[in-house]
Amino acid sequence: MNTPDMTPGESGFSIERGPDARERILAAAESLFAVRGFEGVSTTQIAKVAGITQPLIHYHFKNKEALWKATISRLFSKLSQEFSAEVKMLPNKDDRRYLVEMMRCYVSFVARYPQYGQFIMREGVQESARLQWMVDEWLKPMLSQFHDIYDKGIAEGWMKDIPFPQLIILITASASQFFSMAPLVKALYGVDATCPEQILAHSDAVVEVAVNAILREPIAQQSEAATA
Amino acid sequence: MNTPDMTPGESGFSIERGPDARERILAAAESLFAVRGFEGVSTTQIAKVAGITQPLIHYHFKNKEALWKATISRLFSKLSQEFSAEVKMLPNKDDRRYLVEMMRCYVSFVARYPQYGQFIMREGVQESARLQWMVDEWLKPMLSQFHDIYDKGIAEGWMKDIPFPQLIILITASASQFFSMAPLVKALYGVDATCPEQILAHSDAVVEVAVNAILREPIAQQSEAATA
DNA sequence: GTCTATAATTAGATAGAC
DNA sequence: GTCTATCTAATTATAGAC
Repeated sequence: MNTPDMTPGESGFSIERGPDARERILAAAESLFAVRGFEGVSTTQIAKVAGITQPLIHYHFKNKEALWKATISRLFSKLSQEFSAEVKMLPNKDDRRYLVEMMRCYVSFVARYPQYGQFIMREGVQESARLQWMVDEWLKPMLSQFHDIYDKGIAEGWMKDIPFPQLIILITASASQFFSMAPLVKALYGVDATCPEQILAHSDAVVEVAVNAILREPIAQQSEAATA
Repeated sequence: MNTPDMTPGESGFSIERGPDARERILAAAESLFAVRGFEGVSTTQIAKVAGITQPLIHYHFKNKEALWKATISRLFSKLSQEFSAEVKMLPNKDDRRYLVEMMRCYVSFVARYPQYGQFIMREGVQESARLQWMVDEWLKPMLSQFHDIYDKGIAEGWMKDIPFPQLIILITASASQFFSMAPLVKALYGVDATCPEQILAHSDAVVEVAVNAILREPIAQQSEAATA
C-alpha cells in the first residue's frame, strides 16, 4: 500500500538505487513496529521488508530508537494535519457540531491508518522513555484542543459530566480497536474490518454511541441553521 | 513486585528452592508477555524475574510457545470461572439484567487483571497461530453465551440493532483500555488508573455508556421486582 | 548512498552434573 | 527439580570498500 514507485531523480549518473531508501525504511518500520512493538522487531527484518541491507538503516538513522521516533513522527503528524485541515473547514459556531465532526475525523483516520492505534496500544502499557516522548511530543498537543471544548461543555451544561480521561479513552478505544485489531475481528467473527461496509458500520456505531455518551441532548443532525 | 523472599520449605534437606518454580515462571511470564509481547520478551528475562535460571524454563515447558500458552490458559481460565460463578448467582429471569451484570463482571475482571486486555491487544493485531489458538480455545467459547442473549434481544426488540462485532469491540475496548494502558493514562492526565476511585469512576462510565448503547429503554436500576 | 564483512552481545535450546 | 556449561543462530552496531 505504500509502494513508492515514483522514480526520484532519474538524472542518470547518480548512484541512487530504488526510490528513496530512507522513505522505504520508514514505511517498513511503520508496519512492523506497529504490530510487533519496538522490542519485537529487528532492524534486519525492517531492512528485508524495505529491500535494503541492515547497515543502511544506521546510515539514515542514528540507531533503532531514532528510527522508531522518526516513524512515529511521520505517522502522527498526518493525524495532526488532518485535524488542522478539519478545524479550518468548520464554521466555528456550534461547539457540539465541532466535537462530532472532530470525532468523525478521528474515526476516519484510524480506519485508514490502523497502525496509529497499534502504536498507542504497544507503548501505552508500560512506562518508558518512548511513551513519555510520544505523550509529550504528540498526544498532549493534539488533546489540548479537545480539553478546551470539554471544559466549555461542562461549564455551559450541554456536556454530561463524565470525567475527561474516561471520556477520551472510551471514544478513542472504541474507534481504533476495531480497525487496529482487524485480525482478531476476522478470527472471531469472520468479518473483514477493512472493507468499506464495515468501516461505515463501525464509524456510525462509534459516533452514535459517543454522541449519546457525551451530549445531554442530541443535536440537529445535518441542519446548518441550528446555533442556539 | 514479584520478589519471592518468603523462604519456602526451610525444612533443611529438601532440594526445593523457592515456592514452586513452575508457578513463579508462569507469574513472571504473565507480566512480561503482557506488556512486551511474545517476541519482545526473552526467556532469560522471564527467568530473572522468576528468580530461577533460564534452562529451568525448558524443564517445565517444552519451549517458549508452550510457556506462552500455559500463561494464557492460567489467566483466561480465571475470567471464564468468574463468568460461570456470576451466571450461577443470577436469578435467570431478566435478560437485560443478565447482560448488565455480566458487563459489570467483565469490567471488574479487567480492572483487577489489566494483563488480560494487554494480551488481547498484543495478539489481536496480526494473524498468527497464537491468535487463532487464543480465539478458538478461549474467546469464542466465552463469547458464545453473549451471542445467544444478543440474538434474543434483537428478536424480542429490546436491543438496539448495532451489529454484534461492533457491540463487543465497543464494550470490551472501552472497559479494558483504561486499565491496560494505565501508564498512558498516568502520562497523559496524571491519573492513577489503578486506584479505587478511578476503578469505580471508569466502571460506572463504561456500564452507563454501554447500557445506553445497547438497550432501547433503560431498565429499573436495582429493583429486584421488575420482570416485565 | 549503498554495499560486504564483521565485532560484540544476546537469543532459545540442549547436555549432563548433582 | 535445579543447576552450570555450552551450542547455534540472531541481535545491534561499526569499519571500510565502492
